[in-house]
Amino acid sequence: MGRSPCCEKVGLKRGRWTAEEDEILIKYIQSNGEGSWKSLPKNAGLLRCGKSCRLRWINYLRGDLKRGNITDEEDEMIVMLHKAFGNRWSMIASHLPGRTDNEIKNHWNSRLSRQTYRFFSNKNKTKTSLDIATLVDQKKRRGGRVSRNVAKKYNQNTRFSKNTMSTTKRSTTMDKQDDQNMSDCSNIVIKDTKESQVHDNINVTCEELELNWLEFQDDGLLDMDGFLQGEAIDSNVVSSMNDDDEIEQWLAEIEVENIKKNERSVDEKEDHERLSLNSLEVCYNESKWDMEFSFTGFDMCDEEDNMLVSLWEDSNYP
DNA sequence: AAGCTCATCAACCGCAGCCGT
DNA sequence: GACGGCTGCGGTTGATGAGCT
Repeated sequence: MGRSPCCEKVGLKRGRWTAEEDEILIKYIQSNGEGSWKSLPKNAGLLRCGKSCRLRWINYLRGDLKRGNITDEEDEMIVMLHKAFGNRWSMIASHLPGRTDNEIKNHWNSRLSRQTYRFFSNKNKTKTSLDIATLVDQKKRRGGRVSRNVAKKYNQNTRFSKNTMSTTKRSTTMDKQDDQNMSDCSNIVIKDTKESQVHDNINVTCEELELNWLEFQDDGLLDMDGFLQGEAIDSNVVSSMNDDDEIEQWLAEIEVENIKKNERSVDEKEDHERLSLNSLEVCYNESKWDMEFSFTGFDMCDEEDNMLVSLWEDSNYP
């Protein structure tokens, strides 16, 4: 027995609301107040389902809504609140008077999240500087941009595989077409790890990691803001991260630090506990980029809103 | 000018939580 | 505690228009 529909859909109108419908809804709510959404359409004489009425009212017709573009201040607020709350859009919206969760969600998906899609290129180790300021306002830019659909498509290729941890290796069986697709894409993608699994394997070895394919989870995203708010990134400097030997050494150090920081051995952990990389710090000291991971806590697999930032080589961008 | 791609926004869908019975 | 209805939330889809080739 399937779930019963929220409303009787037969005969109900769908799609865009007309001005007449808006007027009817406004008048009804002004007279009778919000609530009782299920019975509202019938009482008001609207051929809409209750949920549709509620959404229309909350997202569009409510009198206290702020119109117009989201300001820079609101942008900053959203970014900060997203750090704190993740994708809890209603929570974020509650801190932004006149803005709805839907509006903020759309804004985030279409603009703010994209700031981290495009990042830096390093495969060719060419001396190209990337002005981060240009990442902020790309509204007019068309070419070379990664749409959500494209990003989603590529993300499907980058799910966690079982028996790896968050610094899992990229599938070596990925076919060349996928490789090509990915290299045509931006070199950073944010992906939701909700369906992903993070596993117990603390003993990640450098052999298990395909170099230049690194994934950072959750807090990594926060620290990316440091990049975004900073000055231009010289990809020639960043390219030092792609030195295989250096990265191997770097990862080996991570592993050692990881073991040090976690007093208990893997064997002592309960089944439900998971090890996860959840912090990435990036510092720039005069002439060198330093990156530091930390593993804090366990049970990360229970987190619903983990975000993962993936870097890969991009020979075409910028 | 036509066709294509993509960004944006509005709306829909399914699920989970709350609450009353 | 079980059940069902209602509501709210977050993810996703679809329509539309603008920009690009």
